Amino acid sequence: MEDEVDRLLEAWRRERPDLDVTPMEVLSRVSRLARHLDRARSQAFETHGLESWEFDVLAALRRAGSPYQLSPGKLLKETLVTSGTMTNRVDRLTARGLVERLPDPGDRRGVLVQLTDAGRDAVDAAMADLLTHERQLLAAISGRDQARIAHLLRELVRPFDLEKH
Amino acid sequence: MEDEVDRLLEAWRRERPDLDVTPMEVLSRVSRLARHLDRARSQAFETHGLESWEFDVLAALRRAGSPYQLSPGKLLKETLVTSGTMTNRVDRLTARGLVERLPDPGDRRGVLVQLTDAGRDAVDAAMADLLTHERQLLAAISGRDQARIAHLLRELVRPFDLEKH
DNA sequence: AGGATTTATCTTGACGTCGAGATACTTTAG
DNA sequence: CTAAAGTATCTCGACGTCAAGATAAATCCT
Repeated sequence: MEDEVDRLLEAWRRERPDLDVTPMEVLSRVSRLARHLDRARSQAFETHGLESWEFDVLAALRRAGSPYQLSPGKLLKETLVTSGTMTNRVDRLTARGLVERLPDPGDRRGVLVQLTDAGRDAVDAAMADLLTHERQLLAAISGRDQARIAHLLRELVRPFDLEKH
Repeated sequence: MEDEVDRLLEAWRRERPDLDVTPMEVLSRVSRLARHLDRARSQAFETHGLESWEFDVLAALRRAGSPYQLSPGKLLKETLVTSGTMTNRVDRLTARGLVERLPDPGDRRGVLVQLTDAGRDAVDAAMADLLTHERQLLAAISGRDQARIAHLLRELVRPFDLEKH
């Protein structure tokens, strides 16, 4: 059965028969699937009144474990955004009562961002919902194939993980 | 060998042992790989003085085949952006001399965006370079595995392709 | 200890995108 | 033939991000 990428590549092969476009069989599908996943994620979070970027921050704090505190610096490493963006995000999450800023007791330059009870409840509910939706998306392929694809994707991602010391 | 996603999931399993996070073994890696690919793409295009969004528009026109014309409406369906964004993109590409706007002979509401010779040269060179880089990224897995992963990704993307009429 | 460097966070301005609305033209229905 | 509905594109204001720079505090080195 055909998909959009098959049509895309058919057009390229017609227009540029000199090029070997097979790499796009994999990588265009990765990009497109990721775009669709973003939309699906946004929808799943809408139910819980969360934006994707809000979930990203709250989830990083939730994963850190009790007492759910991280510095803005750690948060921006986890979420791959810049410092200006993180300041802005923490501002807005604070305004919504989902996190609070505490002075870092050990470093007066520093700040700790901590999940509030409301923040923890929100991220826990959203996470459960997200996984339910993701499970449905993956139902298109068998559990064995899911394990295979996970393994191959790990190989493809590894070089990038290594880059950042 | 471990990757960032393994560490991520380990944290979630510690904090939320009640949740089955295996869907993220696949889908988190898809999202992360897509993010890395975006960066790699930007770098590949930098050599040719193109931004990613510029390539997206030029490539859609190039794929359409001679005379390399598409309406803004078709372009925004191809590139998945909104109409305001496409107007802005075409404005800037016109200013750079990579495309030009022509009146649609068959519909006086309409406009046709056409690749200039410079635009065609730019997109052809960038495309060749992009594929070279992508081939290197995929060298981490065998050709047989590339075909396998392409097939599985097609299965995962299909439901989304069907959505839009 | 004292000065230089590094680290942590915040501030600011530019940029690209979105989405709602405006405008102009075309198609359909009566 | 005209009015209403539909379609194609552009305009504009709000938003989130980035990147460079500013500020403040900690650490390193002699």
